[in-house]
Amino acid sequence: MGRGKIEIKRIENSSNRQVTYSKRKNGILKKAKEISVLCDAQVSLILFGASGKMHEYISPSTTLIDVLDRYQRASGKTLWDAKHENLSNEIDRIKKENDSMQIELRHLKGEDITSLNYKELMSLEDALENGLTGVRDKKMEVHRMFKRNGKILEDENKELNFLLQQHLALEGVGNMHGQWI
Amino acid sequence: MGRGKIEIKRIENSSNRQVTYSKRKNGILKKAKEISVLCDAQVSLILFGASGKMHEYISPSTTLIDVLDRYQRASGKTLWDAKHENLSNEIDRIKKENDSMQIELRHLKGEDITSLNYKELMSLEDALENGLTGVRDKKMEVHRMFKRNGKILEDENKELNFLLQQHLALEGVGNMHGQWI
DNA sequence: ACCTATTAATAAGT
DNA sequence: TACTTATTAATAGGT
Repeated sequence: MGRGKIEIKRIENSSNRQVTYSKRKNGILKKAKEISVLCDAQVSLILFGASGKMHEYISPSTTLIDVLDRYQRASGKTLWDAKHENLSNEIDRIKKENDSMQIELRHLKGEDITSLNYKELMSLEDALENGLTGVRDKKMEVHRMFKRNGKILEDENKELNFLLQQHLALEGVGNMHGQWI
Repeated sequence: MGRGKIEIKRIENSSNRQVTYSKRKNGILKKAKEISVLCDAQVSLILFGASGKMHEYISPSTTLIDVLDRYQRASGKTLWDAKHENLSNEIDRIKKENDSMQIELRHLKGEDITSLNYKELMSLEDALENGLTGVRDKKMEVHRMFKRNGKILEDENKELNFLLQQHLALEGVGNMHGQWI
């Protein structure tokens, strides 16, 4: 229904897609209102465009929560519990990750290593030596940088002092009271 | 769009209402599919007719839960109860803990230390030295234990050999063919 | 369910 | 983004 027929497939041109979204969004929201009014239907419509902007229509005299409750009863799917389970699973997963990092950290600090065997102790030692090498290299680098910066500041200082002395000597000619301002 | 124009108000004749619901339900579901395909939109449409029958459309490659999550973030309304919020908060908390451990681990391995200042590098070095000391002590301890165990085994071995020789000597009296069984 | 005159939606252009 | 309009799509009312 337009100047030409279009295929129902993703519109590649993004600005056309945006324009079409905007028009059809209005259209479908209108349809949602109409069916809910004409036919006494309970409707929930939520739209997210590619740009991320949200639009919604919920029939008057109801709420999204009511619709979702009814949805759960009608479909047998559980939204809240499923959500709950997902979160719990994620917590479990992250906690495990946490625990293993905790252990690794303690080992690197030389704690709780009684249970380790000789081979594990050796690789731990290697890791610590590598870390130590890296840190010491970095420390030296920082130290060298400090020294170099210090040297530069020192040189600047000398230069400034020299210029100041020159200046003072020249000013001194015109001011015998020892006051400079 | 039909043989006559209609007002958008509740259709009083219930069988007409039912027929119109059925037709428009198909129409709006089609529109929902179309906008999601044409415009890459994330769509959730749930319909309950006056008869109570449910129909739904959720964009492919998403779930109602995803849509509702996004809805909550976009609208600021909270659909899940406090329990879920608690779980979410816990996840955030643990993730933060995770991140800081991750960073500490990387530092101890000598990684990502460019941003550290001299003081931090020093304390990192101390931590690594402590860890290394602990690990080396433990390694030595394990090594000593191995040696001691080895000594014990060696002694046991000598003892057993001695007993075996004795035994052989005695058995040898009754068996001149050099076969022991 | 199907038919089809009629209205509504909208694609492309401005 | 808003307006225009030719064209397609949806559908109201009838069978």
